[in-house]
Amino acid sequence: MASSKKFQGPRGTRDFYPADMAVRRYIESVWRTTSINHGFDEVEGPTFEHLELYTHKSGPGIVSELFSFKRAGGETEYALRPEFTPTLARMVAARAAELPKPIKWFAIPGHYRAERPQRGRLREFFQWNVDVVGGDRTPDADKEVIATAVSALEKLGLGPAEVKVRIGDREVVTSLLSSVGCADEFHTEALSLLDKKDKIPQDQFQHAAQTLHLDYPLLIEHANAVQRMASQCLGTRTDPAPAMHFRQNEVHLPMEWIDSLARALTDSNVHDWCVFDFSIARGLAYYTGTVFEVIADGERAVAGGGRYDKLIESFGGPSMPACGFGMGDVVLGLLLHDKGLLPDEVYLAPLRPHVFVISNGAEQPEAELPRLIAQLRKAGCHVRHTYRATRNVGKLLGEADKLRSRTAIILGDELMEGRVVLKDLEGGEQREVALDDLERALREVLDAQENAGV
RNA sequence: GCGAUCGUAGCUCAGUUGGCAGAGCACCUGGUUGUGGUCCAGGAUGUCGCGGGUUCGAGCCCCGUCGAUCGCCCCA
Repeated sequence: MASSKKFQGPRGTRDFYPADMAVRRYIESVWRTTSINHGFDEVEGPTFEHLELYTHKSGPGIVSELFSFKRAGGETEYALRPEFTPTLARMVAARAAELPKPIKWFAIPGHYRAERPQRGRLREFFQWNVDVVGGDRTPDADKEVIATAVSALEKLGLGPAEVKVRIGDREVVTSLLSSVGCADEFHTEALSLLDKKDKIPQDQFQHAAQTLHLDYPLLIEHANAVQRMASQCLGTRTDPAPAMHFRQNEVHLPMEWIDSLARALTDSNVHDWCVFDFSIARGLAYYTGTVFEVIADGERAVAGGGRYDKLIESFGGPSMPACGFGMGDVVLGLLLHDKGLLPDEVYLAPLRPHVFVISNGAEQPEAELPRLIAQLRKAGCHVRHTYRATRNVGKLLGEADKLRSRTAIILGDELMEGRVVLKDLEGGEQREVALDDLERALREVLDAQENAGV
């Protein structure tokens, strides 16, 4: 006797029922078309890698955040990929010489992290990765990936009022740290301290700052001054490009990079979306220059990225500049939902049947029904029909409507004269069409709907 | 890994001191064997997350467990 047991999906995973899958495909299609429009090629790697690939740069501490495993009876340790960048670095390093530069790749892989699920954080999720690797080391690459992210957000219906790209720079912050007496060996720790300043009690922060010889008030004074200068460049075009410098007391900080980045963002017309904020560090140790994140009220970061100029060589490739970002589907989905940007008609549009074919139940229509369905499908149409016993035309039109079919074809008595009824379910108009002319007439109606934007 | 709150129909949720398992939406059928979104009538729907305990009796109380949410840790 077989016992029955109810199974739940594992913690932190999701089931994608048709409506959920439609939303996912909608988001992915925006990511994909945006990437391609911006000149990126799609790549993919394995879902699991050698565990070493992840411990190599991040250290053994990362293992507790991974799903790692050995094959039964095997010794090799593997891990489900928690991020795409190591795979990307490995792929680039393996063919660095032959790939045309700059390498512009995107991927939409699944990722797996053994964390405690929370709002916007799951154990399985999909992340859009966009990277520029190689070529000249200029802020133009940073601008390209930021503009690509913004372009996708815009296509999804978001605007600068809902989301901001917060841009910082590791080099600027480390220079400022040095300028206030924080020694080089404390920089990494200082960056992570700054990153979590708002999350820890003030006295604890001050104590930590003291042990790192970090004069926080002075740092902030300098950072704010730099921020003001940087912000002035946003919205200013490239033409007259004065070499900007930040000078204050003993501090001298060249600002060419920030300056050019700001102007490039302006030339690409995405400056309205951007703000400079030199307090952002991003947790990841491999960032070397520009770092940025896309933020929205009430949700955690929608995307995060930056420049990682040393990473490719650390995976055995040549020294190559690189920058990129990742945008997860979970927080983005929540945000779109919050803002009411996921009405049915948006994500269901690609799933709408072109035509719903109805027979009135008479002998000839019943015989014609499967032939016509096959013919229209062969012609490339999304065709549906009822599985119910009723041949009540009113009920079946109701079914067609529920499926959001664009048109309906009714096979009835007119068939004796070789005609059928073609009905536009958007407007409601219908007419009799000769069977021979049906494909053409159907296309006409569908084209008209497309032109009308429905 | 730690702490708090929660888990009742497909969905959103009611459910009194412990006393017959409920509503709306959605679904199905009919009103109507040829014209859709409305309307009317009817119908089906449950291991009350799961397991154990207390009790004459548990959706309700107790213990455990799984899952979700929020926070901590971490954030690629």
